[in-house]
Formats: sequence, C-alpha cells, structure tokens
Amino acid sequence: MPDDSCGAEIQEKRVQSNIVHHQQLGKVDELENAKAEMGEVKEENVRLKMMLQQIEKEYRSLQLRFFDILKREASKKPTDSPSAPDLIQETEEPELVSLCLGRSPSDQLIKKDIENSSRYVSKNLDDIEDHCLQANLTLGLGSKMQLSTELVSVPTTENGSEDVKGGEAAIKTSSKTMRNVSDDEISQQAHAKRARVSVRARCDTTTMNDGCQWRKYGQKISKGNPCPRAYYRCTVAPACPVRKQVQRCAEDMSILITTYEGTHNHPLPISATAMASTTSAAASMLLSASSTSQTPSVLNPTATAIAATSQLLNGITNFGVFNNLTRKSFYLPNHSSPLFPTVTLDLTSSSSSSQFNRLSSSFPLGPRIPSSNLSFCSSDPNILPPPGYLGYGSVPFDKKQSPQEYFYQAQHCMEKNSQASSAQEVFTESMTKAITSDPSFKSVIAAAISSMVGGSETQVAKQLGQRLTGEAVAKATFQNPLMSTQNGKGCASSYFNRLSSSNSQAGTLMMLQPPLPFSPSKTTSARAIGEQKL
DNA sequence: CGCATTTGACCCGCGC
DNA sequence: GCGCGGGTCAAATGCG
Repeated sequence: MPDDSCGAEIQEKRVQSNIVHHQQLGKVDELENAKAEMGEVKEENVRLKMMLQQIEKEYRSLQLRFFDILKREASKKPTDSPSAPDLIQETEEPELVSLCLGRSPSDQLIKKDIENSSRYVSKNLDDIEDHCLQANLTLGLGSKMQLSTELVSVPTTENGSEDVKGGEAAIKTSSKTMRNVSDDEISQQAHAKRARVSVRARCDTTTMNDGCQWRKYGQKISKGNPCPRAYYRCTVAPACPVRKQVQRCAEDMSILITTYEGTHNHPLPISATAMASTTSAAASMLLSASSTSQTPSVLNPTATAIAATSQLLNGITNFGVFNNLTRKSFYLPNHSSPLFPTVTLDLTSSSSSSQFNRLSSSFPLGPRIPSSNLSFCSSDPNILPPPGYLGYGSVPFDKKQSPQEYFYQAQHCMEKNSQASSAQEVFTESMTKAITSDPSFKSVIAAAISSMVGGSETQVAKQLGQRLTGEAVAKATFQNPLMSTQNGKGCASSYFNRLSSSNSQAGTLMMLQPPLPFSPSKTTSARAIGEQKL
C-alpha cells in the first residue's frame, strides 16, 4: 500500500512539524520569559542603585555632622565648660546617634538619652560638666562601633590613641567630675567598653585568619577546658587596644572560638574589615540589646541590620564569612563572664543552638534575651519561631509588619526553601523592602558596606555599581577575608566547603577565583589551602 | 640579629 | 583575708 504508506509519511511529517513548531513556540516563550526576567532584574538594579546612592548620601551627611560635632566638642573643651543648650543640642541628635551602631537603632534609647540629658542639665555646673564627659564618652563608644574604616581612627576617648585601659584610667583619674555619675552609668560604660564578640568557626589551624596582624602575648589553661586559651593583641598599630582570645571548644575540638575585645584605633586592611565590621556590629547589637528592655520577639534593628548587612554583602561580595554568618547563627548574650557581655557568632555548620541556649546569662544590666529568639539558624525544630511568624514560602511584605519580623521570615525562608535561588530572590526582595521601610538600616548598612570595601564611600558606590551591573563578583571574591592567611597560619577551610556546597552562586564564583586570592602579607600555606579547596 | 612565641610570675577582681 | 581564676607582663627561647 504505497498510498497508505505515503499518507502515513505525510501524517508523520505533519506531526513532526507540529512538534517542531511547538518546540519553537516553547523556546520563544522561554526567550520571552527570560527577556521579561532580565527586564525586571534591570529595573531592580536601577532601583537598588538609586537606593544606594541615597543611602550613601545620607550616610555622608550624617558622618559630616558627626565629625563636626566632635570637632566642636574638642575645640570647646579645653577652654570652657559647655552650656546647657549645647548639651541638649548634642543629645537631641538622633541622626548623630544613628551613626553609632551600638545605640542608634533604638528610638527608646535615644529618648532615654534625651531624658537623661534633661535630668542632668537641671543640675549644677559640675554635673553638667560631668554629663559633658559622659556624653563625650557615649559618643566615643559610638565611634568605637563605627564600621567604617574612615572612622576607626576617631579617638574613642579624650586620648584616643591610648589603649582601652589607658583611656579608662584617664577617665577615672583625670576627672573628679565622674563622682556624680551614677554607678549604673559607670558600670554601663564599663560594660560597653568590654563588650566582646565571640566567633565560633570550624578551623584546624591554631588561629582563624581575620585579616589583622596579631601577636601572641600569653597562653593559659582555663578552667573547664583542657585546651589552652591563647591571648593575642593587634599589632597593626602599636597602640591598638584590640585583643583576641583563641581557644578550642572543649566539646568539639574542631571548633575554634575566637573572642574579640576592643576596637581598632587605626585603619584596617581591606582583608580585615569584614570580620571587624561583623564583630563591631555584633557588639553593637549586644550593647543595644543589653540596654533596652525589648521583648524577645522584637529583634533589635541592629541585629537585623547585621543579618541584613551580611546577606546584602553576601550578595555583593560573596564574602564567605557573611555567607556563613547569615546561614548560621547569631546568639545574643551568652555572657561567659558577667563582666564581659559576649555575643557569639556561630559560623559552624553544626551549630547547635540548644547548646548555646544552655549557656547561662549573668548579664547584669539588661534582661536576658533567649538565644533562640535571635538565632538565624532555624533548622532546629526545637526552636520556636518568634511570635508573628508567618511561615515559609513567599514572604509578602506587610506594611504593619516590622522589618525585623520580615527578616525573620525571609531568613527562615532561606533556610527552609530547598530552592536556594528562589529563596535568595525572596530575601533580596524582602531586604529591599525592609531597608526602605526602616531608615535606621540605611546608615548601618551603608557604614558596613563602606567598611567592607575599604572605607571609602566612593569605593562603596563603585563596588556596588559594579555589582549591580554584574561585573565585580570575581573581583569581590578576591577580597574574601578568610581566604587570606595571617602569618601563614590562616584558616579558610571550612568556609570554602560550605560556600561551594550551600551556595551554588558562590560555588560558581569560587571557580573564577585565581589560585592566590590572598592578602599580600606573609603567605605560606595560603596556596596550599586554596589549591586544596579548589 | 631581630622578631615572634613560649611560659612562669605577677596582678587584680571576685567569691567565700 | 584568702584562695582561685582570668588576664597580662617580660625574660627566655626559637626561628628565619
């Protein structure tokens, strides 16, 4: 049957052509979808660019005002005691305070400061002088928490170049005026100065590289841990007050606990800014949390800002530490010592929140904030979500909802959503909305970003601009602070593993990395580590 | 030889 | 007041 076979052939061809046609149509659809997506992304980029420009602008102006006031105070001090109106003016600068990560985000705090100020202004001249000193100190503490490297060199005390101890001594001895400051305030300042940030990370070397130069000055066996605790001080600048303690976790020897104390009084190398910013922000979070009586369900904006910053920076620069930071955990005060309120950043993959929750709190100033409420590692089913928590999936932004709550959702989304890319999208979107809805984030994030890319805002803008046009990713990966080694003993291992396994984007970027993305300083094992991981 | 690390002594604050 | 534990100092030691 030739006709039949011919007909069948034609039929078959028709079917095939139909299939081809459908396939083409499908491809056209795909193409259009992709184009549409690209368009959306472009729009998003434009929006983000504008937003960042605005943030930068605001940050700049705040910074200028901050310096202006500092300068004014400095020039005024030696000659005459400040008048009451000046004091009021100073304390009524919420925007000024907002530069200070430690205190800015909380309106309650600002109000409290103003109230305190008013109370003091009504006292005698001596008291006013006292308050001036105190106010100065407050500013100093704020500046200690500055993220920007441009601000690091701002004196934190009257003799800013001195170390913390010296500064404290100077304050104690130089001024009879402290006598009228209440004990609470003194202790609060002392605590603020002594806030510590502890970083837990898996690391098989003696110390985790954070980009700074350290010199070991002591080692001790501490109680309850067979592993010795090593004491380091920062040697980037001769008088830098920053100390760090390094100790292996008693329960898991592979975990290295690094505790930072103090603030660098010198510009930081780029490779060091990430960790410094993180710890500063965490310390600020700690201080904010400790001095406010917020309920656990309301996450302090600073804490959120850290998460936001890290997530944002993760998107911007693919810093391993931030990638892990947001994926892992934040723990508010675990207070290993009542004298040293400590916030712990857990960068370990097996972060066991319950373990941290067991740590007792003895923080004398504020209510304990249960760690679980601030944990971003919500994989533990035992950890209850915060009140108002809405669950998984897409996270529609509710105007009534606080940005903090919103972050919770987005963060949790990141954790639970098996499709990392869509979670990332959701988070990016939520980030944008949350940031734009809370002005306090802007300055915090701008400062952090500024610090992250080397302190210059023009650099920030440049970097961000590049990111937004999708050009700077590989370059940013170069600056991964944990990739560089310090004294040839750096530790970067665990971050690599998790980067490549948990973040496909980052994993891809890792491949773009040249074999030696390390800091120029003393690299010995760096290449080995890099090659091993690549 | 210079610099970093090691390590025992010392200081200080806290709890009993 | 005393002992304990954490933190720091500084001489000794090691290393490049």
